[in-house]
Amino acid sequence: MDETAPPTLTALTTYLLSRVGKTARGRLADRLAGRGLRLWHMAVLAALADFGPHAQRDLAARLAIHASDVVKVLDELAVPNWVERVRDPTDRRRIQVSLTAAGRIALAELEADAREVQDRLLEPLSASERSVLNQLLLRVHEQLPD
Amino acid sequence: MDETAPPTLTALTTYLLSRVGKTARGRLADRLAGRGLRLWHMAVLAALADFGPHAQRDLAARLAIHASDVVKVLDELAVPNWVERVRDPTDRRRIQVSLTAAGRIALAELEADAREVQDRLLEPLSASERSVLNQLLLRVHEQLPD
DNA sequence: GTAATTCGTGGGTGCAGACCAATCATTGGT
DNA sequence: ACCAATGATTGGTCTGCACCCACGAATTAC
Repeated sequence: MDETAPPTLTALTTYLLSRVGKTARGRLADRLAGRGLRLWHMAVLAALADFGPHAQRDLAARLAIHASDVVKVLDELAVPNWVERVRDPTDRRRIQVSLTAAGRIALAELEADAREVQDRLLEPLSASERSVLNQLLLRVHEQLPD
Repeated sequence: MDETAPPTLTALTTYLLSRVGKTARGRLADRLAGRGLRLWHMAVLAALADFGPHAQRDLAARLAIHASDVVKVLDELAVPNWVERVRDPTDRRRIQVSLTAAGRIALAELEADAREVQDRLLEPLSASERSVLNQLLLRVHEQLPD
């Protein structure tokens, strides 16, 4: 039996985004799971690497993640000492979170994982096509309310 | 505070796919939820519209959905009489599922919903860019194992 | 004709994501 | 000095999704 997807659906970019995005997410998540991590762990490390130390509430705002979930992610990132939590002296309610050297190394490994996943996923596309795809997605991404 | 996403992540097409795909999925799902439906309902209707009647096992194979879940989706699609289940006379274990006229109309409405969601999501892209995006995603989609 | 297999069905489990309510320490306004 | 608001934390809930097991009816293999 023919196992192609319905053209009615593949004509919808929404559907393709949903479907391809889901497998992208799934494969990356699987890869991270091999290290006992989830996607948010990588996102948090990346945010700290790119923008420097954050108060937890700012991390939550930037990543559009619930504040209470930030706590749990940070708890797990603190175990291997990838992040450091220091109480902000100017406002002792806040906790400044920063990336450690070990965290930076770990992030680099996760990026390598992600690139492997990506190379396999985008195999049918040429280098320039991949670049176009990234550009288009980036433009769409930038105007997302989240 | 700056609320942009980390470049380390946005440089990864995998991430963008995952993120944009998730909101695409979410928005479409919300829209369908307004009609009491989920994504699989639309997928099943589309498969029947595009490829004609299926035995349930073939629907499951085509859409890469678990057989036991097909049953539940069909149960719900049968309530408003959008699908018809007829026992296959040549193999009375099989049940041939076909789309009714009402089902075809319903699917058209769902497609309209999807296009609205899509227009808002892809707003920053020109018509030709949207077409390029669809082409690229389609190529990626076609080689997915599922 | 009996055994093994297939198809649909029902009920139930497990997981991950997002969210919520309550609590405690700290701060800023007045 | 007091009160309202904020930040972090804990320990839950709720939802959707995918999957699994066991069963009955029907078919195919031997």
